[in-house]
Amino acid sequence: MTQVPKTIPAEKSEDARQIRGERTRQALLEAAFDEIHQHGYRAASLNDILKTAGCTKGSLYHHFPDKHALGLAAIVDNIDRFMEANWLTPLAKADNPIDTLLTILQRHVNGEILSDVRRGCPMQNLSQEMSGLDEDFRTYLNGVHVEWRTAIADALRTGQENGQVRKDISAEAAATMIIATHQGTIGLIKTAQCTEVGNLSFEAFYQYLNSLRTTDNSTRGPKEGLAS
Amino acid sequence: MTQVPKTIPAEKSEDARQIRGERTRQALLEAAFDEIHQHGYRAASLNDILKTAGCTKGSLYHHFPDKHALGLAAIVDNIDRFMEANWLTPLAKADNPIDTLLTILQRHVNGEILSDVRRGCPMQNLSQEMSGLDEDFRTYLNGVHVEWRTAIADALRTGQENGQVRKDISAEAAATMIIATHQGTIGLIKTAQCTEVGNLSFEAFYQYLNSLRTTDNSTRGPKEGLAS
DNA sequence: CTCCACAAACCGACCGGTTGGTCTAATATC
DNA sequence: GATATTAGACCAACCGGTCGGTTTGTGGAG
Repeated sequence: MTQVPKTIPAEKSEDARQIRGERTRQALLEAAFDEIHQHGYRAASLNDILKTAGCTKGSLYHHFPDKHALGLAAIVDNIDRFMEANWLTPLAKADNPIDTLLTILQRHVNGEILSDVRRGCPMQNLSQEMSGLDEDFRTYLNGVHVEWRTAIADALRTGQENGQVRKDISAEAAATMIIATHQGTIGLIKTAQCTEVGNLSFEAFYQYLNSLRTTDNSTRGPKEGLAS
Repeated sequence: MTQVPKTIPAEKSEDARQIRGERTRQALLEAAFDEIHQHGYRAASLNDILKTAGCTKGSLYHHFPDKHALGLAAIVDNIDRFMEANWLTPLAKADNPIDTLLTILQRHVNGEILSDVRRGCPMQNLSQEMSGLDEDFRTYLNGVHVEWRTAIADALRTGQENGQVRKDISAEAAATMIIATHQGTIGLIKTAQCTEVGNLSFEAFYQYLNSLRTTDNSTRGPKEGLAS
């Protein structure tokens, strides 16, 4: 179930048909992701997706068995890349996990990461909408959470070994709370439709993160002040 | 727009018609809230609401102009009461804000407050779904957030004046982050469909909240340990 | 090189079902 | 009889999904 067709051309075939097909497939995935990001999965209209993708029902159902598969493929494709680029890789090669976390958060507040913070985080939107409804979506999204949490916890543990992070805290618990606070803050921003609450929340969040440093590793952020 | 009909019988009229009418109105509100809590606003089916409320379209559209008004009335009615009982009142009459916050959070983790944590917090579900879609819902929900934040910030400020809470933190920022973390944690639980992540996140959250105490006011929670 | 058989890709009318909402008639209570 | 309330058939719009038919590109045969 929930087979995500991959259709990768296998051998290096010069078949132009496959190239064209792959292009519309990508267009569909992209359009689907946009629609879902904007209206949620259930309210995402296939007809609208087709309109922006510039193709028709026939094409869609040639490439995907149903809406569910299309949606899942679009989501997985996009979120995996996002998580890898913005969280997993930076954390894995972090010199100091606290600094790295602060930097990432900073970029979220600045709107450098999410195209429009007020539209919320795609993953969070999906999690909220689908977790109680569709087990395939839920399983995937929960898996992302686990990966995410593990990456942060690992980085914190390394920091503990290197003497950068206090040893009297549970890396697992801290990582979980960091994710929760991050997601919660983005949620607040979305409801407020303005980033001021984000700054407020992150101001306290920065303090918390800095409090995780060992004392001989005095507090600072990637940019000093952010408080109003 | 978005008139929330209130229809409260006004004077003490013995008019049995109004009593009967009020009863179906309440049944509709209750059924609507359940449906919306379960499936979200957009996916909430009027026919299903009518089924559980035990009445028909005619009744519904006699009492409410449209789905929007019904939904909003159901939400406002329910959430206002919830916030008042579980957050605003306890915080207003708190001896020590930190203790009060810890107690409330404890009761969330224990599942004493939300009927089924895995179904999420009704307000959060609504915020996520509707903030980007309907300005009436968004405005109301954001107002609740503001009230909520203000209540926590006020309590923290009082605690600062009483020497229970550190004076070197911004009450506003801390209050905002507390809400974010709380909401974020519930979101994690919903996606994980199990409360373990909740315990993990709250473990770190407790530490953070205790760190807000003044030093001569040593750390403790309403119940001591919760960490695994 | 031309031509053709074949299949992948695409098209869009159409399907049954569901949605929120309307309307008229019937009913209950004064 | 007047009025508030309820009943449920009905509507247009839209939904995801199906299906018969057309286009397009290619590899092999002559």
